[in-house]
Amino acid sequence: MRVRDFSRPTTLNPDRLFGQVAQKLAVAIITGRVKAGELLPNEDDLRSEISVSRTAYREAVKILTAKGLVEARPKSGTRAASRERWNLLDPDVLSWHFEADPNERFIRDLFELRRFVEPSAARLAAQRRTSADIARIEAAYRGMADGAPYAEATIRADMAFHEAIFSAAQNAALQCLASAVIATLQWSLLLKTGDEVAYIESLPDHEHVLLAIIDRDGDLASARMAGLVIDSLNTTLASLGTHYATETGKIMRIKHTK
Amino acid sequence: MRVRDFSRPTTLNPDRLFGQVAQKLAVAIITGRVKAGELLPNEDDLRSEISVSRTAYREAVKILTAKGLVEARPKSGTRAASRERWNLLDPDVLSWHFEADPNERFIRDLFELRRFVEPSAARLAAQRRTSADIARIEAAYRGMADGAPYAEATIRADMAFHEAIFSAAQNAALQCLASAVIATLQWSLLLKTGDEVAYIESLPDHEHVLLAIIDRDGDLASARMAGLVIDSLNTTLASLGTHYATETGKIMRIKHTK
DNA sequence: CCGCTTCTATCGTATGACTTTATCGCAGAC
DNA sequence: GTCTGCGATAAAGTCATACGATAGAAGCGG
Repeated sequence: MRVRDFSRPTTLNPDRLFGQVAQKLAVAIITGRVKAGELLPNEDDLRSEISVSRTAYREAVKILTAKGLVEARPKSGTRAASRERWNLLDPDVLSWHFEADPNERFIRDLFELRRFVEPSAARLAAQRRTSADIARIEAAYRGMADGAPYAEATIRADMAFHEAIFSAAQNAALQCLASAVIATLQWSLLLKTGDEVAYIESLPDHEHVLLAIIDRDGDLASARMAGLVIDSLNTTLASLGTHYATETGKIMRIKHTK
Repeated sequence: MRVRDFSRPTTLNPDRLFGQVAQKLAVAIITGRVKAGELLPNEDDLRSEISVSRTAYREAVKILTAKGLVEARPKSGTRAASRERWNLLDPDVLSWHFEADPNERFIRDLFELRRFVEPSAARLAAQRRTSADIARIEAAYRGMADGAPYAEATIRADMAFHEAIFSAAQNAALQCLASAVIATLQWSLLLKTGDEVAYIESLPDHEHVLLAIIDRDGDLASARMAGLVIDSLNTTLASLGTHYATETGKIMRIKHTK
């Protein structure tokens, strides 16, 4: 349970105390250890676990409030919010999900969203890309092609590839979904680690997307990206099924660096 | 400058002090009064404007940190973050944008996102809707059809219509984008208030979407929703141009209730 | 059995002191 | 003259404490 999102430096500092408390509470909520009831039972527990002042605790709660995980109402208590309230697309919330066991339903939802969004992003990227964008995407692709299948550098390159496409789409709102897309990527990579075949086979697909973007062919870029996402979803769901069938805890996890 | 998002109760309590401070700071950042430089000049100013303790101030900063608007680092200070870091799709961040002058670029981006996402949501809704979903969507449609064009109840019904469709899509990740879609709706309604013709004409489009969803015709629902979004964007951009040409400040704003 | 009062738990706010961390500038060495 | 390193310093972070307000529960009285 020690995976951290290393896509981009998460907004809240995990080195600081309040950040650690926030994460602890968030994971407890996301895993379901705390349902929609009181959250305060942990107040004393946390005090004993890590001696933490009320300040740090409150600031952690404020962070969770801002992300919709809890609802603090004066005098009545601070309750874990129901799932519909969560800002599931918040980068931190997404990354906290990696601390919990894979939730097949949620991963499927994320992939579905990605399936809708990323082809559109690719289309826009094809229409609006600058030469600098091309350079970024191409560099990322080279990183993927050159690196060893599941090396960290390769994974970073993969994420950079997709991020660069979102960036090239020149849409600030769309850009915010890049973290969600990258989260699905990380789930894929986490779950199907070791399946080198799937990885190698996905390389030409990436190249095709790149070429379509270079050609400014929006329709083609969109279609190819859609294919890429669907393939990724299929292999991921297959892996997820396998892992579920064997043992959940054995899923290899990526080490967090930096 | 007194518009509040009334789509759903925003996660952070605006009655509380820290919420007000957070909003004040957020608006200052979003409007650009504070760029990417120090934010602390306000610390003293705020102390004088509303006497606010360090506690409230810090908790407000934590909220903004959680939403990516600021970055606090020891010794260097608390800086407003660059726009790429903002969680633009966060409901609160979206609502704070209503406090600022309309940013045409951002509205266009939001509509673009909506253009990609909402047709897909309609498709899923058509495929997965239950009879309860139909009841909700239909009730919202009736509210739109029966109410006066720009009455508040009508606007609420309009928002409920779109929200209900997202809800029927049965996808938690997608659901999080409902707030963004509703924000575009609000921008539309804010900007083209008074244009009764456009509103009346949009009614049949809504009904067509509803019927397609009832028929479980995903393709049709998607196509009709796409048309609806495009129409909305066109009239909105036209209004925006007009308003820009005449006077920005004269844009009528919706009163916030509850 | 119901309604009112009281009581308590819990959040919100305020304040002051101390700690940690990172930046900047000065002094010394090469 | 440039580089290195150490310490001064400023700002955020943390802790402890206190008080106020009130929602909700418990107890009391009718």
